[in-house]
Amino acid sequence: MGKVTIKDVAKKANVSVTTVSNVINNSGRTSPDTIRKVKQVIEELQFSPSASARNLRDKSSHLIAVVVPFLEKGRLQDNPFYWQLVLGIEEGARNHQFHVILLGVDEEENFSFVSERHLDGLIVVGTFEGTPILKQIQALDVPCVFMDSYMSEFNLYQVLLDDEMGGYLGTKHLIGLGHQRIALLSGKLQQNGVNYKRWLGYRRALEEAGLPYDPELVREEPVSTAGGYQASQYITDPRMNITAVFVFSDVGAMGLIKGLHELGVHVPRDISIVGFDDLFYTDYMIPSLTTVNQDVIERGNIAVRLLLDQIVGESRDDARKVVLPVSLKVRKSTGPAPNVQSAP
Amino acid sequence: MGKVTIKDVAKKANVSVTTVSNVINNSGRTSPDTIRKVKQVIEELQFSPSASARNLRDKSSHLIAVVVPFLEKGRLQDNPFYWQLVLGIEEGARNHQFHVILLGVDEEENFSFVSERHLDGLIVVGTFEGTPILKQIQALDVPCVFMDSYMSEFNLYQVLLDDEMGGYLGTKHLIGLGHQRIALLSGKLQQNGVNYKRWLGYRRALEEAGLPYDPELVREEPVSTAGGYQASQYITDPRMNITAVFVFSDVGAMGLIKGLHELGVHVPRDISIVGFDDLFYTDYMIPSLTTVNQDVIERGNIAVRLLLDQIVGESRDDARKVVLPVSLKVRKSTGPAPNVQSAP
DNA sequence: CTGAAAGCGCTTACAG
DNA sequence: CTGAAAGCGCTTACAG
Repeated sequence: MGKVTIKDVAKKANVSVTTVSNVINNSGRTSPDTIRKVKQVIEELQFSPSASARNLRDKSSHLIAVVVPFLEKGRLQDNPFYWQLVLGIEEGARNHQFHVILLGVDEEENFSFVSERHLDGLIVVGTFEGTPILKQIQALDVPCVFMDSYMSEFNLYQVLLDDEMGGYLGTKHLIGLGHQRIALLSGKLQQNGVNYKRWLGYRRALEEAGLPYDPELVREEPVSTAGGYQASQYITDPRMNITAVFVFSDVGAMGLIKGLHELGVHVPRDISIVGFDDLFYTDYMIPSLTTVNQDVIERGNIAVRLLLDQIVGESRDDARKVVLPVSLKVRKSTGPAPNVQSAP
Repeated sequence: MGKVTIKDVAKKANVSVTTVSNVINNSGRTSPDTIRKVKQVIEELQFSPSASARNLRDKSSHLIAVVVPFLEKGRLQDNPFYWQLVLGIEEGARNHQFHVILLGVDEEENFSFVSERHLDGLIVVGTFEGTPILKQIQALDVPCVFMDSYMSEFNLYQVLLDDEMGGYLGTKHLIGLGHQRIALLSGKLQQNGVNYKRWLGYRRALEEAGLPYDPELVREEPVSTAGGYQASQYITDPRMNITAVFVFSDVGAMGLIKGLHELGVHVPRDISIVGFDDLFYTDYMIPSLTTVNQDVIERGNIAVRLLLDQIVGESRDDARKVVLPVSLKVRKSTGPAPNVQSAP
């Protein structure tokens, strides 16, 4: 029975393919009667136009790709954060009649698929400045939006979080509870990177409270579940006098709490913990996790909008970066600093 | 500078487009010299053939879609399980030069995009028997593989888990610890569905141990994080005498443990919990979760292979269903039944 | 308001 | 071993 084409429709409706095409795209001038007839035949024949043929003509595919670089093994597998991000992107794209290709790439990837498939745009998730992948992407000259990435170049399109504020809020919360020795599990502090911004917020909160900044309290090891777990050793070093830890990811915070638990350290009685992301399960951790909330799905939606702005050509140069607000979700993993508690 | 086409290559290499095409697809007979020359020009011009043009000719897109039905709100957002599944699929597809479109669909979706884009195949994740979506997909007549779905029709391609064994292993483990009143948070027990199979395993283990089957112990409410949490009420009903719970998802188990914790019930001292999936974070829960392990990434890989078998036409009818093994990961959420413990 | 025709970039018989 | 030509299914000037 083979695919039905525009020709079949034209024949059955007794019109030209031009007219059928016009009806489909409601372009040109067509009489209401003809439109009705053609539409009916389209319905009868269950005709739907071939995307390949259109792409070939239009040099556009209505296809965007979510590019997920596999930089560190396991980094992406581990974090459910990305699933939500991708769902948000898919949702946004669908609302605009775009489809999204999901693509894992490694260092040696060549991006020929972009021109081969006439991709209309790319959303790049979780990459770093200065990686070969980034250079390749930039050479591509295709609309692009970066998410959860570490880009300082100011002319790139990005959907960001108010990371500085996140760092500030979490730290301020802890200070308000009387904590003075607040450790940071920050991940790599790359200039202008996400973690760097959060770190700035941390410093601002300290300064505002008149507390000294001690670089010894900051750990730049990458924060995965396992990383957080291992950090428990360092955190409980008695010479450090740490009473609170701000971990820049919820998965890291979960690992840390587990590690502390095994060392017999009670959260929050002995040590308070703040996370970052507000993953779906943080409310179900024991204790439930105080963390910095972000709307991940919304982020995905906005990334698509930003990409489509470029594709459709309405590049509003004033809004290359969209910064989303954060808020602090206070739960049970934070409490008064031990010395304060025993004061009265 | 516009896209470079096969014509440009032909001209620069002083050959016909036919020859260039032959070199690209190494079809036909071409002299080694010509091949070398053409390849060099391709390199120089950075030529990569247009997928749209190819698709138009070949009626094939080298594109498959992962279809994710939004049946219950939140069901998919919640479970990081799907992220791993999709990563496995992507990885498998990439290894075979296919790209994958990620697509959320709701009840009213029409699947015209399949023919429009000449999709080569579909992987359908997490759907149920008898849904309108399923009917539509089956009417499509496109290669298809179902995952994490509830299909009894025996002629469908599916990647399954040895669910019966999973149910058996978890239950047997609990029985071995002296538990006799073992509750099930099973989700819907649809005939031949995933949960049904697990339930069969549960029954087999009971029978083998000479324990009675009590339908009152089985709860069919859907098991999400919140669902597990709420179930804590029922589980602790003193009339039930429950000392262990088998939850058919890790997210549900997490919710339940949280709920029990808030009721002052200690896991595993008072109640033992077994989960299902072995999500990445189960080792970091407090207590760490005893659960049924499955290799999700591998499942994705196999789904792609099964799909490609159909697409390439090597349908080996003997293997429409691939059943993957499960194993039990014993951790700290299970322990001796209270009465046994106090026996000696 | 409607239609004939060119062209998008490929591949594949077919001829030589 | 190589090339001219048809055709995949659309859309868009262009002419009427």
